[in-house]
Amino acid sequence: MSSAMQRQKLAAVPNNNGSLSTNSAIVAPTTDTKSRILDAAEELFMEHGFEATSLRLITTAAAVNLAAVNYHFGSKEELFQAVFSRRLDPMNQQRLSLLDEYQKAVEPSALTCEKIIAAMFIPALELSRDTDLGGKNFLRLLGRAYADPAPFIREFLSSQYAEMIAAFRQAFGRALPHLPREEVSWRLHFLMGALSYTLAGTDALKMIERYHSSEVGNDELLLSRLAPFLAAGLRAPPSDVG
Amino acid sequence: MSSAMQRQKLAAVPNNNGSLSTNSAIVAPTTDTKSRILDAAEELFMEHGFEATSLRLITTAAAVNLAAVNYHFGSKEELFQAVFSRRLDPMNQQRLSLLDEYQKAVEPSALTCEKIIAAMFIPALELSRDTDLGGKNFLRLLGRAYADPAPFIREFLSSQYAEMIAAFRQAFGRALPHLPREEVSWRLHFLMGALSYTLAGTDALKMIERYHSSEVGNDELLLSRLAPFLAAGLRAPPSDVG
DNA sequence: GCTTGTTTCAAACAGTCGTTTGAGCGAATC
DNA sequence: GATTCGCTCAAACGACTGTTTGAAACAAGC
Repeated sequence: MSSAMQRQKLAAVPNNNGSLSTNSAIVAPTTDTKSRILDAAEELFMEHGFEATSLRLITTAAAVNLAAVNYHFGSKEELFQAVFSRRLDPMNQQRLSLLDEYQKAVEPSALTCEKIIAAMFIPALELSRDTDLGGKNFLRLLGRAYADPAPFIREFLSSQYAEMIAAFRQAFGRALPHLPREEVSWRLHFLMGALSYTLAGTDALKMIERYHSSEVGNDELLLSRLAPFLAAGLRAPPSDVG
Repeated sequence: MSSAMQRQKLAAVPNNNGSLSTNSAIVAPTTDTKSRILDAAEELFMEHGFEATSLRLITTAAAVNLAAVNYHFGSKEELFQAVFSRRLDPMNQQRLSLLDEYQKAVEPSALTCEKIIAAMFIPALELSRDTDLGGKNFLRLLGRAYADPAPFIREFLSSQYAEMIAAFRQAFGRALPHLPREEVSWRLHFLMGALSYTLAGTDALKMIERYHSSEVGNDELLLSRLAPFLAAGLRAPPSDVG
């Protein structure tokens, strides 16, 4: 279904790839070129990493022309960022509004750690569940990007995360008033580590699939494992090194 | 000591770069060609990742000929594995013997979580401290390798880690007898996540350097932050999902 | 019907990549 | 002294990289 198909159909019918028969009507359009590139890139970046994934691999999988990437996105790096923005932006915004919603429900008291953790996790888990496809791909890709050395990736991610991290740091600070601010930062850091490692690794998925069928949603299961662990760690007495 | 040293110098004296004056005597030998490649590769793989680091970059930094890599190591992949084996092998063995030593000191009772965690961390921290150079490089490289998609990396690492992980899983199982075995596995997984993320990230180093001068060894400081967090998480009541 | 603007396409660009080759050096063995 | 062996070196191999180009196909505006 490679480039043959593309052209073939523009003759007869549908098609979005720039061509369309005079009958502009009903045809179910396969997704447009830009989305097809994003989908293919998401999966392949996840599978092979940024450097090891060539544009030719992506464009072949997406059944579009090689030049389409540079035409629509400008460069390979910008394509990579577009892959992230598409999902990361909404997810982090959802996290913020969920945190806000929880907070308003218990005002004026502070949230529990478990509730804050849930506000971080649930949007990520929803992304991995309900999206038709690409959700789980994306979370693994995200987890791996945390550890990627490429400067443009690190800068992009930290700018995308800055606002969300700040809000959650503040929330944890309120939930743990006895803890020095600096200690809160450290523990948030450890929390992010356990989270991203869990989302990125194949190991976690293997464990899930080994021990359980799909009776309980794997996502809720994962959260129910991780949340007590992290909440207990967050609530630990402060270290004596001050 | 791998095959490098072996041969190295049954010859007269130093020099490694193939040439040596007839005076075989005193010359201060710059390190082996093989070691120079390993050192340069360790630093550059850490900095740019596996795919993005070319052999030409490595051999230039090491001041050796391009073909030397394929001559001494066979391929780029084998070089990468050699970089890991050089430090990971001893470190994991040290972890095992430290765990054993601690265990013998408290026999027949079980170790505390803190003690087991210390047995995992101290060898890593020592590696990052006392090695003349490359220690910190290596830990960051290691943390990143955990999240690398390349199959040969994942297989290599999991084979290198299998024995150590099994031993520590058993130790944690003894320390937490009330916890289902499966829950122990999960929590060990989360622990590895927080650890590797902390070691890999530039973020952790930045936090250390921002808040503290070097009065307390940064490594002990890091451990004193991480250990209470993880120990509390490990000891948390089991989740109800069973 | 002609032009305008957008998108697709095949082909080529200028490099870089990991690896191989064969000549050549110095020291050890016979 | 000739041969062998370990090692280094410059040069080349073919394959693959991200990006650019100019022509062509198409829809829409006039």
